[in-house]
Amino acid sequence: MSGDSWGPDPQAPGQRRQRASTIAEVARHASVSPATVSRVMNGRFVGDPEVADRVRKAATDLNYAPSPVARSLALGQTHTVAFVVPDIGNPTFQAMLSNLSKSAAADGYRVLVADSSEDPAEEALLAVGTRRGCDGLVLCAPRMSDEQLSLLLPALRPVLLINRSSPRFDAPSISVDYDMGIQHLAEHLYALGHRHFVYLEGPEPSSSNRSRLDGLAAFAGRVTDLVIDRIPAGSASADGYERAAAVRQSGATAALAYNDLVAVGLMSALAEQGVSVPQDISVAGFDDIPLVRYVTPRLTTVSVPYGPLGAQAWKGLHALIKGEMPSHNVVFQPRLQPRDSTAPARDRHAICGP
Amino acid sequence: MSGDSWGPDPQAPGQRRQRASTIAEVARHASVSPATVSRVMNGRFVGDPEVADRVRKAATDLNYAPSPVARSLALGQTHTVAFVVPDIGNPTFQAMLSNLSKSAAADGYRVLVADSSEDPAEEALLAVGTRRGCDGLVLCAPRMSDEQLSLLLPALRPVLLINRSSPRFDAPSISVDYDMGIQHLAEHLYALGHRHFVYLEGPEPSSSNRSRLDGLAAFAGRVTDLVIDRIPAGSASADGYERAAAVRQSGATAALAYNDLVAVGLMSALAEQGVSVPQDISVAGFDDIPLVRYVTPRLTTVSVPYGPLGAQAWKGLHALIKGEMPSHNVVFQPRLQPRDSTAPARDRHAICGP
DNA sequence: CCATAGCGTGAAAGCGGTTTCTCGGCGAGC
DNA sequence: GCTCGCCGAGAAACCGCTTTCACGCTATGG
Repeated sequence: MSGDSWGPDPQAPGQRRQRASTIAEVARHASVSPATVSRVMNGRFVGDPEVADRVRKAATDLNYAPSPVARSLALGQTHTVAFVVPDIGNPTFQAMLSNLSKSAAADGYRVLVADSSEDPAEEALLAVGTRRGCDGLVLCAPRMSDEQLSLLLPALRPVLLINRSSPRFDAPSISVDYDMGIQHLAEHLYALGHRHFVYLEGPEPSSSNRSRLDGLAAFAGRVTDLVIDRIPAGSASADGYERAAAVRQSGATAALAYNDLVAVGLMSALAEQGVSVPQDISVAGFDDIPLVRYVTPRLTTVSVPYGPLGAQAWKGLHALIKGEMPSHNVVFQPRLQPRDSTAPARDRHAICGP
Repeated sequence: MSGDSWGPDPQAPGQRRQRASTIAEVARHASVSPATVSRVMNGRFVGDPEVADRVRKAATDLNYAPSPVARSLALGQTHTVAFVVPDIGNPTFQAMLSNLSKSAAADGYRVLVADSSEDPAEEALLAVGTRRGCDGLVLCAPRMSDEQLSLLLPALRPVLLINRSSPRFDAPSISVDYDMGIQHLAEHLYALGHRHFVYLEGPEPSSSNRSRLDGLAAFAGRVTDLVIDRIPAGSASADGYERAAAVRQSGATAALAYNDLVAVGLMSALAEQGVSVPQDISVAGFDDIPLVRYVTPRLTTVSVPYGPLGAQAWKGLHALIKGEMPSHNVVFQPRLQPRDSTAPARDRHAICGP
């Protein structure tokens, strides 16, 4: 039997990590004080360049890198922010996260993700729990009540809100004007001659669903000959898929889905049932996620710039962290993206012209 | 002029955060030592229950919560892990991230995301940079050379590799058997009578693209009458969209795309050009992302369990962190998901039967 | 030639916890 | 009744780095 191996190698198969060297070791190695090492490492060193070189050499020799945790404690900042969302699985958050993370990285910050699993109670706990241990929060909490959010904010600062802009809130926000967005869409369908819409609602308590309803109501108020049905649905493709029968029964000539996922699900079921889009019925989505310009028929939707929104979120939060004035609220305007899933309404009553 | 307000309110509009109370304050408040407070907060306290109560009361009175950073320094662990990926924008990583994050949260860990922007050089830097300041890494670095990865590994431990299983690597890995996956798909198409495939390649240097090529080669070796063309493409829908002409020119009766995104892009262009799927040509994807069961025609693909993979990644990394034996490598087997975008080949040479 | 300003560097005090070690006080055993 | 041991709680060291403050040294001005 060779060597001292017995059962699990005491130096557990490659999983033992050599302890990182400390600033004190570097200092000793370079015959200077830890203070000097610190200064050199942070570029605050003024003085004999020979000393600086010695320190740098010692540092590379010992493979030294300052402990971020220790720095955080001493500096009082972690260079980390958290992104709190109801569901990371949602493509819209992913687009935001992607850009948020890249923008933050460009400024030397890292981002922590926290998923509240769509649970309003969890949202609050998670937010305050996550807040400790990072320098700021990008908070997307669509389910939380205004009341509770107001109470929570002071403990969360610096914090930037997503889609919760209200004068009541003492924090900057970035939001999407869903209300106007869906009005553009309604306008588009109305102009195509549609007079009977059906709206597939999103998650009941979500603020972005309410905005869409508000927009629809506003539009309905501006015209006299429009009826809008509502079908409770959800935010996933399956929700749209399962509502196909209800949509057909509604007799509407145009279906507006809460989002693209739901729209695609609906179109899928309609296709299976031999209903053709847009000839028999027009379908529209919301968000303009990357894939929907490639589905057949190409989906008419409302484009929401989630990527830029994520980048802007970082800009705002970064400013806040640097102690600058809270940035002004910004509202992103969605843009109508007409494609092939919407078409002029067939007039059900005037089959053969005047 | 009332008060001392001048210009910007010194207590900047709600952005000033009251300093959190420290353990020392709680100790003073409860007339005990910091040590005792620490013990009470961590449940290690044995002794007069009246003292414990006093401490707890003081803690809630002062709204005390221990500083995670200070704890991290003292304890030597951060309860944070990082997920390093080439592109968070990719739906497959998002599915993993979502489950990874939830699993980790269940064990009291948080996850940090780091996006290397598909840059191999960046991958290395980012990995070691991110590694400091957290307790472990889930690393997905498909572009990095075996050589470099080997060298990097010791500095990264504990680390769990995604899709980089090799005996050379001294770290556990979780991977997807893309090789077998695409063989199942090839088998399926071959059984449908297809004898001429075209494969839309993914990113050149990526290991998962190589695995698919290997699988294709292996399958081609098992039959004699199969020809497989290759078209360099990429991993985005646009890549598939733009290769439609090339696909048609190839004369192949079945197209295998690197992933679902590419497949959907391809189908979109084909539809626009009046080529019908699957009648004129069969198209297959890879990954089975949520949306593709809803596109028309429903996409035949290979289902990869990215969600469970993320959860498993946490299990493995957690074990490593707890100092347990490196878990065995695990390989997830993709499953063929036949849908409507593939159909029997039209025999180009035998128009009217035997 | 001496007082003084200025410069380079080190000693030490935090940052906010955890943990070991120590010590005083009390009950039990002889 | 005195010692031994145990138990409850505090003092202090420590985690690794930053930063203020102080100190000794050299150049300058009167």
